[in-house]
Amino acid sequence: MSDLETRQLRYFVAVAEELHFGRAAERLAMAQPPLSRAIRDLERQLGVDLFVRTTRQVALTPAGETLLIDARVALDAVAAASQRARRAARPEQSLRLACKADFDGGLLAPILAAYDTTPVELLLTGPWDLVPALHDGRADVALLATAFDDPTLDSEALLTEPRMVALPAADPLAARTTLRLADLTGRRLPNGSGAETGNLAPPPPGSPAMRDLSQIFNLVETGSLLWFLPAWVARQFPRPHIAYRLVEDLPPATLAVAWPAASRSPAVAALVRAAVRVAKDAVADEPHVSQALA
Amino acid sequence: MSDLETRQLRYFVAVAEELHFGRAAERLAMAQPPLSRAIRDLERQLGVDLFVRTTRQVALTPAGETLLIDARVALDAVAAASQRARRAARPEQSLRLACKADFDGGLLAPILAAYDTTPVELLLTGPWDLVPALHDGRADVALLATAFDDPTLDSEALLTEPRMVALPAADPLAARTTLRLADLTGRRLPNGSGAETGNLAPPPPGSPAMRDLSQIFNLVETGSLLWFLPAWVARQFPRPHIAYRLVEDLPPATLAVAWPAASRSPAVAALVRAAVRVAKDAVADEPHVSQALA
DNA sequence: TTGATTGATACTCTCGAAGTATGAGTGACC
DNA sequence: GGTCACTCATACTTCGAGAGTATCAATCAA
Repeated sequence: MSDLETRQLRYFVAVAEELHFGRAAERLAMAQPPLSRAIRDLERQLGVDLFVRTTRQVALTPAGETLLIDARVALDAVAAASQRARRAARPEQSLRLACKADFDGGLLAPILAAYDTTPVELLLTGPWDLVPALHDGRADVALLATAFDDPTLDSEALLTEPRMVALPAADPLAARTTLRLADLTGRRLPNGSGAETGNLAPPPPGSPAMRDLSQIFNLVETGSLLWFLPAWVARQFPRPHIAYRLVEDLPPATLAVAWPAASRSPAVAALVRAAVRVAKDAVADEPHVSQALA
Repeated sequence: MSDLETRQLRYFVAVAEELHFGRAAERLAMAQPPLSRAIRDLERQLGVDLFVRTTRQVALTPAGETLLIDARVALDAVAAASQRARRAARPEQSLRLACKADFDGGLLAPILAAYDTTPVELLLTGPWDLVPALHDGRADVALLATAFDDPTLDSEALLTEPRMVALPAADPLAARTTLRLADLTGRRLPNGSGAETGNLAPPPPGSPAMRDLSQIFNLVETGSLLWFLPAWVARQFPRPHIAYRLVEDLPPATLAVAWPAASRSPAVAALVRAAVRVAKDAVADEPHVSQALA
């Protein structure tokens, strides 16, 4: 009946994600027995079984599944509370803009130039971390490729452009002006099919960290990788030995600004307006490439 | 740097709401010194002053103000997590519908009749508790008079009708067909001006608990109180010694269904559809009184 | 059958949170 | 202006929840 503590939720999330008490305990930097007890106590307290354990396997019950979702939300809310309180105390109210490096479509600089209301602090992260950063208060606003449906976030589309594939300039396929996914079968493609727009899932744990575009471009140039990217990124990085070709059957990608729907910050609103204005101008300058959404 | 515990947030909210360590401690059923220490430790942990204390007065700093908002959200999220986990374990998935008693506009019964997908559990509360109930997981969906702007809730309007005043039938004003607020000056009005639509604030602590309409009607009949109410409520409770008269300069009231925007429950969606359908039918039956919003 | 793996139990210990007693600063009132 | 009431902070003590260690028990694989 009594309230849950965030500690209990953190423990639960760790176990629910690892599905293994030992590894979860390790991740939490604690011993396994107290973790087992904490979970047992949590289940007693809720009056609900969260895991089905055999001595060899741990699985989530339906109640556990729903708690995992809600617990993440709650932990984010707690983190956001402390983050924002810390920040509110600082007199220089800088706006924190999260963005995946190199994926801003060349809009970042003009947006910042157009927005001089408050100092802007940049948070450059992997694309999968942009939405969490908005949730837990690390960022006030983010620039991202939309592939999300999150009622707690509002967003405004800036650009919608087709997706392209980066090829070695010498590749036979580079002779064509447009390609289809079927033309690429057998090539080494990034993460799965590359059909996903936003790359919102974290990278597979052991995967080589492809930090920035220059690494990727090197791999593409040597022919050891194909890479999908929105047209606005391709436009921004012309490279002599790389050809960008439109992929007809990939859905177009949309670049958007997003912010917590609960945000009442005038600074955020101003930055969003600046971003929309800059995007419109950019589209007006290059009507042959870009297509605006209001 | 380490994570906040909900205990700390509960303590903080208590002090922030009472602005008095002694009373807050009493409310938390604990002694005052540990509470003072806990708040001090919280401030140290955040590296931020939350309160300005003199020995005679306690006030929130700007950081404290923002933390109060975020802490309430976070505590609600934690409560919702535990509520929903508890409920997910129950095999009979009943939908919980929150509603202020007697304010359903006669729609409650037909809605429940039209919606036979899942058993419905009714949660009857004061109007100020409907939105919190949606937030903390006590209810899945609510029927309420809209006067809220909450990005975490979605809603669908059912009825929009003018607001009326309940008078003794013998009152001279009852001779008129419509009134204006100015006609009522000097009378004893409910909570402030009665101009507020939704009554989303909790009642003043010491106020007589006007639990249900029959009590109110008694007071109105004896001429000791005037009462404002939406037309749909007046229509539902014809009483011989009470006259309802339209108040021209009160904004109309809207009855709506609302639910957490994050809800993906098909049961909620089905109930909302049923409610909208029932409301439409009701409006069609009484076109002279009601005015639908799509 | 045996060994490896993995979660649960028993027991102990420690640190942090709560209580009590008291101090100290501030405003009110005579 | 001195005294009192009020209120938050500090000092010290107590106690229990949570963490650690050692070990058991159950399951699966060979």
